[in-house]
Amino acid sequence: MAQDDEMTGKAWDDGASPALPAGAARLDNQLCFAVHATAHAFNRAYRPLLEKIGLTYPQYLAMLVLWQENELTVKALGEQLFLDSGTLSPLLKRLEQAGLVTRRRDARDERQVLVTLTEKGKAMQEETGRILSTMLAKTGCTLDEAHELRDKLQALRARLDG
Amino acid sequence: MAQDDEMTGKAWDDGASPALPAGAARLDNQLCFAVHATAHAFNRAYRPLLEKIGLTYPQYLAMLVLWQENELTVKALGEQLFLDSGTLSPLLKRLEQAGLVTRRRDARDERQVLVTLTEKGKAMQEETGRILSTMLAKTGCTLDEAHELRDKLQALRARLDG
DNA sequence: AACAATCCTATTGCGCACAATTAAATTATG
DNA sequence: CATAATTTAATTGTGCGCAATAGGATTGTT
Repeated sequence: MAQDDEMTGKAWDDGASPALPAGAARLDNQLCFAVHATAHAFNRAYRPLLEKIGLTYPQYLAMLVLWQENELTVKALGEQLFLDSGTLSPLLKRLEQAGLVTRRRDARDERQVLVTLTEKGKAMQEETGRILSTMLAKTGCTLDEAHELRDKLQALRARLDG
Repeated sequence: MAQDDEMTGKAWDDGASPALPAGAARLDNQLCFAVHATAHAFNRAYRPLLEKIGLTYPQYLAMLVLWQENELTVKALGEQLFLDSGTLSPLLKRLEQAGLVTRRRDARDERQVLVTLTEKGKAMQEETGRILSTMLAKTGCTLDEAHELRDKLQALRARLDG
């Protein structure tokens, strides 16, 4: 199983690109996979906390924005979450079904749909009190470490999207 | 003293948890969201590169493992990818349909399914040559920066899963 | 040998993510 | 004013991710 490729790690290297170290293609060497796997791990860690209040993680993210803004359009929500209407429309329908938000066309521009927190939706914020600190504890990071990592990831995301 | 929720951002703080800074609950302040959004950004960045060779990003990750190991069980693959059979079974069926892998029961332990690269699957590695360096360029990171971030995320993931 | 416990994969159901398409409203342009 | 271009949301189809479940296969125990 130890072929020549594995000795050099450069079976993929046609010489036209800058040389990368041997084994760079290995799964566990890759930044993208570390990000991917960490995102799933966050999801798994949040799940038991959120199912107590009947939210999924993406729904919780949407609620976080709504707790800041109270009312906004689908488009504005999508810009903050980096999601499009194909993802948000069914998600928001489920939040509406759960009685947490209402959706209505903007009278001034009927293309837009305004998403608004209900009283029940506002009240739910109170139930999320310990989630944040529980999750921070699970990360094992200090606040400073978490902020540093967050900043580096935000910059990375901006470069990937740009 | 009794402070206004909106001023302090601590409507959620019941006093039983360690105090977090004001605005800690804001979406763009959170590490988990930065990880989540960066994972999606990686996905979007990989998509145009991978669709040239007919793979999705999770399929590409599975192929990365197979290019290292050539043959392994569904379980072993799942351990490396942090995925279960509910995710891998249909994914591997699609790879089989595409002629990249074969699947067969292990004769010595018929509970297990062995996934093996076909010649076509092995050959595909040649086509992935520039993907790695293209993606590294898109991140705008140096190798050292990428490795540092990768290490921090791997440690974080381990703590979240542990 | 018999039976229970465990292991491994597949299936089902639900929700997220995104591309492509459709439909309707608004804005821009001739 | 007419109509072309743009904007916005919803819908459809495909694939990932995971919980719950089921069905065999293996292993452990007595």
